Amino acid sequence: MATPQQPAGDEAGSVTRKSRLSREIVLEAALKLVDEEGLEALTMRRLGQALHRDPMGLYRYAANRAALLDGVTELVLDELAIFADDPDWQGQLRRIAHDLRLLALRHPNVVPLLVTRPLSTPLGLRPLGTLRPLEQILGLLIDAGFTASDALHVYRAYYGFLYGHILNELQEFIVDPDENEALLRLGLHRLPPKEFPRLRALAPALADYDGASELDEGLTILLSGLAAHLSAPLVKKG
Amino acid sequence: MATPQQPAGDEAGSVTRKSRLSREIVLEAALKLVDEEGLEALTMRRLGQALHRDPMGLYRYAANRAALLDGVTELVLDELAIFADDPDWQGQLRRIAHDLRLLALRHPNVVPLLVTRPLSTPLGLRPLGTLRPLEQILGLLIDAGFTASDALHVYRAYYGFLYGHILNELQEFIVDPDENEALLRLGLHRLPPKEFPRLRALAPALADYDGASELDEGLTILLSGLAAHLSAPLVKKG
DNA sequence: TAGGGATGTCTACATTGTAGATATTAGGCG
DNA sequence: CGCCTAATATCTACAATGTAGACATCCCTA
Repeated sequence: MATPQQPAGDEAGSVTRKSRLSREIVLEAALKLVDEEGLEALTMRRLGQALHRDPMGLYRYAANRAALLDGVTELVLDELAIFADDPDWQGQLRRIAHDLRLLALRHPNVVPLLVTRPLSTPLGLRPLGTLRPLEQILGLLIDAGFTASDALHVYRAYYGFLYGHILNELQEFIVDPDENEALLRLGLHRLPPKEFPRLRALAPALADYDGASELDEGLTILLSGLAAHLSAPLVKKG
Repeated sequence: MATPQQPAGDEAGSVTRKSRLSREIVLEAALKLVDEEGLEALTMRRLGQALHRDPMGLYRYAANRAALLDGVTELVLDELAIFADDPDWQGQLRRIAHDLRLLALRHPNVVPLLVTRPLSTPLGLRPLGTLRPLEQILGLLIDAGFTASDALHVYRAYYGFLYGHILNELQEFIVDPDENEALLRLGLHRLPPKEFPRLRALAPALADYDGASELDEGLTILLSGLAAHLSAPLVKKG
C-alpha cells in the first residue's frame, strides 16, 4: 500500500514510483543536463535515466531528438520577458539586450542551439516560443511610432548585433584562470609571434572583457544611428 | 597486372588506383560533401568513400572528427582575402564584410561551424586559419591610426554585427519559392493570427530581403558611430 | 637486397537514434 | 464486479557512427 497508484505488479522494489511526466518536466530535465554537462550529453538514454524512465517513453513528449533540442531553446527563450507597451523603445531594447546576454551567460551550452537551430528550420515552421520575441519587438517598435517595414529593419540590425555580441563574448574564453599572465591565461602563447604580433600584444585587453559595457556602447551607437536614419519617433527617455 | 602498384592481393578489380592524398585534398572533399549534402553527411565513412579510401586512413590528416570540422572552417576562411595595408579602413571593412557575406551564402552549411566551433575552443587553441582574419583586421585598424585597444573595440563591434547579420540573413528562409503569396512562401500561414499579427502582416517585407544593402546600411551606422566615439583617424574615402 | 618507417586496410566495439513488438495500466460499459 | 479498449510503458533489435588496435603493404634509403 506504499504506492496508492500502483496495484503491486511491479515487485522489483526500486522505490521511486515516478509521478506523471509532462513535456515541461522533460524539457527542464533536458535543459539541466545541457547546462551541467554540455550539449552532447543530452542523449535519449541519459535523459531517460535522469528521469528514471525508459528512454523510449520520451518520444511521447518530443517526436525526435531535433524536436527535443527545439524544445530546450524554446524553454530558454521563455525566460526572456518583453513588455510591449513601453514607449521608451531604446530603453526597452537595451534592457532586453542585457537580459538576453545574461541568459546566454547562464546557459552558455544552449547558445549554439539558439543560433544554429533556426538555420535549419524555415521561419514559419519554428517553435512558436522562438518567434514570440520577434513578434513582440516588432510590436514594441511599431507602437513607438515606426513604420512596419522600418520596424523590421531596426529589428534585424538590433538582433543581429545582439546575437553577434553574445557569440563574440562567449568565444573569448579563458583557458587557465589561475595563470596571471594574460598571454598564458588565454593560451595565446601558442601562437607564432611573427604571424600574430597584435593579437599577442592585446592579450591584456582581451583578458578583461567587460561584456556588459561593450554591448551597451555598441547599442548606443546602433540605436541612435538607426533612429537618425529612419522615421524615428521623438521619445527618448522616461 | 592492371594495377602496377598492387601485387595482386586485391583481385576485385575496382580500377581506380588513387593518387597520393594530402590534407588539402581531404579537406576539400569534406567541404564538398558539406556543401552538397549538409553537415551531417560528413561522416568518416562517407568521406572515405568519396575519396575511394579506407575511412581509417583519414585519421592521418585529421586527428578526429572535430579536427576535421575545424579544418573545413579553416579552409573556408582561407577564401577571405584581407589587405592589411589599405588606409581606407572603413572601405576595407565594408569590402571584407561583403566578401564574408558572399562566402557564407556560397557555403551556408558551413556557417554553423563558423559560429559554433569557436565556442568550444579557447582562443589560443583555435586553428590558426581562423585567427588570421582577426589579426589582420587588428593590423588594418592600428595602421589606420587606432589605439590597439580601440582597434579591439572596433573589431568586436564590427565582427559581432557582421556575424549577426549573416546569421539573420540565412535564417530568413523561403520554404516554397514557387508560391507567390508571401505568407505561404514563408510558411507563415501556420502561425496563429491572434498571436502573430505583425509577423504575418510583414510577410511581403520579409520575402524580399535585400541582404547586401541591409548589411551596408548597418555598417554605415556602426562604423561612423565607432569613428565618432573613438580616437578616429581622419581618413574616409579613397 | 635488406631493413624500417610511413601508409593503408580490416576487424571489432561501444554508443547513438529510433522502429516495432510486446507488456502493462486505466477507465468506461455491461 | 468484470471485461474490453485505448493509452501508456517497456523491451528487443538494428543500422549507423567514431575510433582503437592489430595487421598488411608500400617505398625509400643504405
